[in-house]
Amino acid sequence: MIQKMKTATMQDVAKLAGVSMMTVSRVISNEAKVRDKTRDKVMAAIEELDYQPNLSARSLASAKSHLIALFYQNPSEGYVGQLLIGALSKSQSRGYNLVVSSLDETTDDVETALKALVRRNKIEGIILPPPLSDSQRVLDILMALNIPAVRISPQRDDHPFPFVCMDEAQAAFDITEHLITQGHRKIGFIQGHPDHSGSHLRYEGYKRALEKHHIDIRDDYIQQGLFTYRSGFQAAVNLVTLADPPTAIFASSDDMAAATISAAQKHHLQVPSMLSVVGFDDAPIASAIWPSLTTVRQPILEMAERATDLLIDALKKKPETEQEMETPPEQNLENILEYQLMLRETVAAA
Amino acid sequence: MIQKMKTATMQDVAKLAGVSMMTVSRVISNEAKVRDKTRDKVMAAIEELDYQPNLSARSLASAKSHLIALFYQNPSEGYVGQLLIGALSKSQSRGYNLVVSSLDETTDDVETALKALVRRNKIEGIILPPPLSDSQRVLDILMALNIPAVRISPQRDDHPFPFVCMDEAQAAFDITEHLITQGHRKIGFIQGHPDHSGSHLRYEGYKRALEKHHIDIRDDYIQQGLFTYRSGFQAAVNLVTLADPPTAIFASSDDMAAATISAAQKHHLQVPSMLSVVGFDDAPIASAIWPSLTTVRQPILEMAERATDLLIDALKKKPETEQEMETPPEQNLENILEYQLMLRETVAAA
DNA sequence: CTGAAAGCGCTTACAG
DNA sequence: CTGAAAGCGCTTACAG
Repeated sequence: MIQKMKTATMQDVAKLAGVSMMTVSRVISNEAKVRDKTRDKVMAAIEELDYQPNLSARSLASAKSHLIALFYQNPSEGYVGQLLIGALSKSQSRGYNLVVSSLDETTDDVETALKALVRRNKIEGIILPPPLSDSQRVLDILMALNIPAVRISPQRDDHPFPFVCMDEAQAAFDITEHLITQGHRKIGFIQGHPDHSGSHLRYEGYKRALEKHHIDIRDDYIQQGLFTYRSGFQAAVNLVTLADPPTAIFASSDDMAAATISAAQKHHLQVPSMLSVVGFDDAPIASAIWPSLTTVRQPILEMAERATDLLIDALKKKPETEQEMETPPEQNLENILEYQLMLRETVAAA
Repeated sequence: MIQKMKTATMQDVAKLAGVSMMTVSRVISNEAKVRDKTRDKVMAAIEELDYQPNLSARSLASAKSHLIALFYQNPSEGYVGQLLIGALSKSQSRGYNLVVSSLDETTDDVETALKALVRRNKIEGIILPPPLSDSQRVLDILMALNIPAVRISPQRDDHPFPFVCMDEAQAAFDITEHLITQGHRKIGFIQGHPDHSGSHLRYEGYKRALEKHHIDIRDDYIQQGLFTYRSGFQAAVNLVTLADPPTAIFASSDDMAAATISAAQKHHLQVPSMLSVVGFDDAPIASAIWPSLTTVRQPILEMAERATDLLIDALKKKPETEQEMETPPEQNLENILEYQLMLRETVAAA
């Protein structure tokens, strides 16, 4: 029964490597200088014993909770699910634990609630997905609390907290161009909710693609939607009943794209043979419906992973340069993630 | 600046209450007998200092990881999301941390992978949502590892591991009866995938409702589906094109119900005025489409919470009676959760 | 670049 | 029913 074998401790590793615990600790935390040869010996010992640091002991000794929090505010279930999977796996692999809590920024006592939550759980850093990533109120409170935070897909990039996102305008450009490549020149567009910056970015991408290919932008081909199925349905009907209707429609969300397909079918336009349709998000509905929807996949899981990494990085270096978080971070390209065109069944050549 | 105040330790509580740390510890763990008066003093001190036990210290001292794991295998994003939120909040409130990992039971090395995962992370207990809750292989491995596990919505109840679920047959009965109450007597049924026990349970509920109301069960009103949109579409077309078509259709999943609506529209049957449709699950698509779908909501989040509670209960009492997990648990009613009929827009009186 | 000592805040035996 | 002592496995200063 090898089963009952006790798990190795740092002590064991030190003994096997012929060094002190301190050295082992330094190798693991990858911090202070350790001679290469010493490091190798320690690494070998860790390997041999299959040593796993005891996180509880580490937290206790360092007086740190190793706890980060992800707050969410009624987003779609699928969205939080992806977010949680990404944040959870990354925080675990980096030795942190994740607290998850819903937070309503519109209630009177957000401030009290938030402070209590942070103080009581000794939360060290925070991940803010949309729409919290744009809540001035929440951002202000966190700022005052002087606690590091990372935003996911924020609308504004003029805030000192770092963020991760994807290039929505470019994605919209790409999928529009895909339609153009298929021979479409009459392309309708259904806008998203005007309050979401995503709506503007997607429209911008659509416009840029048409301009690049010298296609006139027709006002009657642009319909206002609100991201919902219902609003998309009405917008699609408006497009489809035009005297000179488009041969393809780009809806700013998958719900609206699904509605567009229904509207088309109702008006005896087969998709994609008589009308091509594309969406945005790669929501569950995109692959549920039939024909399945050609759309843009947002890398939600990856964004959560990246955000978690950013946050933990900040946590680890924070002690050295206290006000680093105050200055706007260099928003490097690594934090703008790749989207993906999901080419499915709703697009045909014009 | 009260901000910088150090958080109270058990030492502080003991001093304020005029007892030893040991007594405070006992009060908190709610275990050994403590005189009521002593307990009250301690409680008051805890209250006054807003004392929060340090989980790291507890874990280190007790040599327990306080870690439980939730494994999942490619279910829908929305489903995992709900699951995670429920399991996470409950485990946190009970002082446990949650590890989340996907697990593919079909790979060759599940056993090795599972054992390594459990051993390395010192995982104390496991939550198994479907379809893992029915994987004989995974159950066997866990059994051999002698690690407590709790299953969510398993198909079989003949396994020693305890489980939580909802009464799917009763839910199907209720929603069918709802249709009958609205005056429908010609009710079509689209079955789910034959391999899922849920399919059988839902069919059983449908049948029982018709029988109760003395409505004949017509073979041509029963169509086989596979839970997918596409399969539902075909099944719905079959029903709708019958010489004597049903006035209402109960699809065993929301995806198939959504497909039924599309199929109806294609055949110029307005929903719900000419055809009523109900689904099962309350998946995102149910409220996304229009008209929004009348369906049954499964209490996924609550099931995850209950499962987590069950698991932690087992963990806490395990040391006393080692073989308790071996004997089939008394499956009490608390572990069968309430579903909810979501009455929306796809049902009209016949 | 490396190490010996002290201590983080609890719980586990063991006494009484 | 209550308490004094030891120790869980690390990291933080502090030396050298």
